[in-house]
Amino acid sequence: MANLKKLAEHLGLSQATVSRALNNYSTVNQATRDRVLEAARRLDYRPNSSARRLATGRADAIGIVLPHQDDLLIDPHFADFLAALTKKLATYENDVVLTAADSAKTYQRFATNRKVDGFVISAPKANDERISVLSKLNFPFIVHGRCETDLPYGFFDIDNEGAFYDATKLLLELGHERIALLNGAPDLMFARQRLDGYKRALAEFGMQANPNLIFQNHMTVEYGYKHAEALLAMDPTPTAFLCSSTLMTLGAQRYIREQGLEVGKDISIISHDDGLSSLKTESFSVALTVTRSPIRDAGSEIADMVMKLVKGAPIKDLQKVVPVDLIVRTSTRAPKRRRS
Amino acid sequence: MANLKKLAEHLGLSQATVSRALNNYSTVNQATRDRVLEAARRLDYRPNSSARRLATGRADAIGIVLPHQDDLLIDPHFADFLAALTKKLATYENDVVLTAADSAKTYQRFATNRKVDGFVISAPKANDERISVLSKLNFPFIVHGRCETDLPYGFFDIDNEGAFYDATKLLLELGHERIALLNGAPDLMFARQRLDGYKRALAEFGMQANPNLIFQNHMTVEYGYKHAEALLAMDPTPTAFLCSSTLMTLGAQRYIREQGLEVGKDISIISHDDGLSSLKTESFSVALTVTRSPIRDAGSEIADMVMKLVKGAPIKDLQKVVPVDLIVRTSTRAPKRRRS
DNA sequence: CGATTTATTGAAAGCGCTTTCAATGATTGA
DNA sequence: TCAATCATTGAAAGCGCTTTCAATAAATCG
Repeated sequence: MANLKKLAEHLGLSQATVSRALNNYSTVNQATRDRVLEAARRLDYRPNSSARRLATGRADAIGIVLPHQDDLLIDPHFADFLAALTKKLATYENDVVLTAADSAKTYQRFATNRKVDGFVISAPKANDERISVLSKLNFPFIVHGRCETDLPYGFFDIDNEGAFYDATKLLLELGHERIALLNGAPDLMFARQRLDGYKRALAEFGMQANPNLIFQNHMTVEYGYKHAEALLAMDPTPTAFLCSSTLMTLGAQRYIREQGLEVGKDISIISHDDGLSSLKTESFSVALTVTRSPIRDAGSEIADMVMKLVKGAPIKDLQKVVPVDLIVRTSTRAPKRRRS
Repeated sequence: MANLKKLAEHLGLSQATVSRALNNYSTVNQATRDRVLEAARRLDYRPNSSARRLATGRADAIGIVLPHQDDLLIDPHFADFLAALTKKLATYENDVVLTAADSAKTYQRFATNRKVDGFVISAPKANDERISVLSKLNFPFIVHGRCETDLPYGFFDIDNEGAFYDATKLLLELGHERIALLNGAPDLMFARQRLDGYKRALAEFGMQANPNLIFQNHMTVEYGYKHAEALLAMDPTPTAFLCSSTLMTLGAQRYIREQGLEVGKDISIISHDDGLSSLKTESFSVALTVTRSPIRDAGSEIADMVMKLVKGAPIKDLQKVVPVDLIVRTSTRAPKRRRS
């Protein structure tokens, strides 16, 4: 176990010089730096990170807390996001520290503990306690999504409202009048934004959202199936589905087909596509019309943002909303005529 | 920012006593301990974890490395596993440190860095470099799965071989003769084990595996669909599918149905079911016969094991293989007669 | 009641690094 | 040539905690 002291003794130098050489300080002579680097490699020296952290005050790590109560983050969306975040942070030599907790207290503990330099907050709710807690501590964090708060905070979000407005509008223009919304859990901001977009488009067409056509729940294959079942049992049935996730779409599609109906012909579908690596929309049997925004891009982007934040960039420069593409394929078509 | 020193001064005690009181040492007077605890709460004191780590040598964290090159771990299986692991570790006040890397070097760096106290190794390959590297360093780790090595190591695994033996045997006993295997990537041990079980059952029935019926690939919906497509294009077609994941099954099932065939009637399916929270088999339209073992259980179990390991338990006590249930439902039936 | 435990506390030495500040020798300038 | 500057290095003080060892006061015992 080589440490700085041994390395310094071995080289006949002071710890200070060795440390400087290792950390690329300009004030150290090129020849000695080379010597130090060479010796460090030979002795396989690696600085103890706790010691370095204690001395510098940096943890070189970003925290993510899994909410204990619900399983929202234990889904494929989160896996993709987390993987991208982790990979990008690795390029900054930063790690992700993961923990599970019931409450915002854990954020507080981690922050005052200095276990991490900052947080990434996923799946924010409207008035997310985590944001107020961390703001009060003046501790860096980036939100994946946005919330309803007057506190300034950094965020990365996609234009959920716009995406679902566009999608709904497309369906309306095709002549659909009964458009079902299979959305995520209603307390989550992204679901709320999508609902808003949906409503705005309807309103523009002089229509009002029909609560019976709106389901807001965990975005699983299971719920997709169940909701489709409930929707197709209605009379008249909706002519189009707007889904918040390809997982839901998968379930819904299965039920639709089981009923002998055809997606794109009998029922139009637009799905939001997070570009999940385990579920490519390219391979859906019917080419899906989607609002597309790879969640991995968000992970990568947020990694950059949180790094900037902990390095002192102002919050105002760390607020980003990106537009979402609407990709029209063959799962959307004008509704079949039916007399009402 | 309260630290030990301030807290001690505030109390008129030495840092030593305060530290002892906070860490439940028995040698400290009950009255003073109460005083200390009370003051700590009031001042919202939280020990700096870097300092504590430096002093104790423990990191109170377990490492997980995402392989950079492939996306194997970025899938729902891993998400479930990771969530369960994280939650269980949290009960030990341990965190998960996540990073991404190309090679086994990262493990080495983390180990000598003392960033973590141990590792969990996922998706092991036959001769997994990570195991030899960590063994050489004498650094604690638990493998989720097993490998082919003579080095002693702790592991938690399910009986993949037995599960697929049982599943294959069931199909054979029903009279199936052309059984396709939709397996995971062939370099992964679990896929190999499942292939072995499949072959053993066939051998027992005097049959040999037909390589044309075996697909080994990432376990995605996409590949399930593609493989089913390839299989149903054969003549004669297989009468049963054995799938390594419900994701693949989902894809395969979709193709089957698109062809106007019926699962359970025209084609039997047995799927391995990891109990993914985003894809419950209970909600499959056809009740799936499955070999079932929730991957979350593995995560939880491994958390316990790795904690024991870092606390000094011998490796021999940390080697566990659990049996897998075969749950027979309606997706398996005797094959339709067809003259060959 | 003096000697010996026992209970409780404090002083201080690390843990292994970074970083300030001072010191040295070499170099430059007038 | 002497003072001033520069480049390079080292000594040492932390960072905030744990833990050993010694010290004290109280309690126990014969």
